[in-house]
Amino acid sequence: MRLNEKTKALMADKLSAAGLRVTQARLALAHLLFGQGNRHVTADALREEALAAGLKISQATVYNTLNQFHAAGLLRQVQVDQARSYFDTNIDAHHHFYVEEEARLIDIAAQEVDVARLPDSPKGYDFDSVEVIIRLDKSPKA
Amino acid sequence: MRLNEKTKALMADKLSAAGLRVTQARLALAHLLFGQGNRHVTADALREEALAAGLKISQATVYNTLNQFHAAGLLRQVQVDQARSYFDTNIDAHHHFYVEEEARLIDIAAQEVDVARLPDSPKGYDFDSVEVIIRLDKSPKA
DNA sequence: AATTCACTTTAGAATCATTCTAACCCAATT
DNA sequence: AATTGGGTTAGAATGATTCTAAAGTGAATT
Repeated sequence: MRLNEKTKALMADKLSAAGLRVTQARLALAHLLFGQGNRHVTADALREEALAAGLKISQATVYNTLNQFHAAGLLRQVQVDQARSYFDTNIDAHHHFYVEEEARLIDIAAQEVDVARLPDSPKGYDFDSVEVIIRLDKSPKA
Repeated sequence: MRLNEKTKALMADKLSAAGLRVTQARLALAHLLFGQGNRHVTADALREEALAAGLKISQATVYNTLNQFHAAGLLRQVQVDQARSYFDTNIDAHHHFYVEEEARLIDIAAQEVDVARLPDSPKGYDFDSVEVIIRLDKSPKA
């Protein structure tokens, strides 16, 4: 695949800033993940995308990289389906619709949801995150 | 295990009402699941509990039964961890704390959370459920 | 430019939750 | 008590993810 030089430099910066060494695999996957708008990907989908783009990259590396990006705070992991994990390139606070029938996630901007009141956290624990998941069904045919 | 006769009759009614045939396996698991207060169980934890109670029951039956109870609306499935599914005996609308470090779910009563505003559902889709998940970390030692 | 060393990547095996298969069993009905 | 159709089972199969240990590569040093 051709990596646009400008994007490549941006991605290299992003990796360095996150404390990750800049390697070819990370650069290429970062390009796929962050070179477009916000995305939700599964490990397998990203692998296929990488192969389709002509990258030679193993599934193990895809998993390693997604986990490292997640640990580094570059990705958010979204758990809505028992079968697989989604990784979200949007790391700002926001919420999700999930269409189970299509295994598809849709972002909900933080300001679209107003959580007016939350419980106190149990003694000895602190809030890590608050996520709202709205599961959707296809509307029945009229 | 000794099944209290009163509870047993209650469970049999519950199964019948849900359209499930009353069998020994279902009766015994229903007793474990619904005989106490609200609970969050994994398939494996329930299996161990069943064995500890002296039941002779296969893991396949535990999975089948949990899935049937879920399909019948007797259980709610909670997806907060990539590694395993939780089943919640509380099927009323409510929310959850999740302590990842302890793989533990804690109920939040519906009235403890006030979701004042929600987005419209995308065209062609309807709301199935709205769940709020608050992930918790242990507080750092003082 | 060669060397080194720690970190990366890899193929393939291993793991683990869950589902499937096909045979056997039991609850309800005749 | 025989029939029937779902229920239960052990064990195999599946599929996502992780692990292993060997080979590759980036950054720093000679």
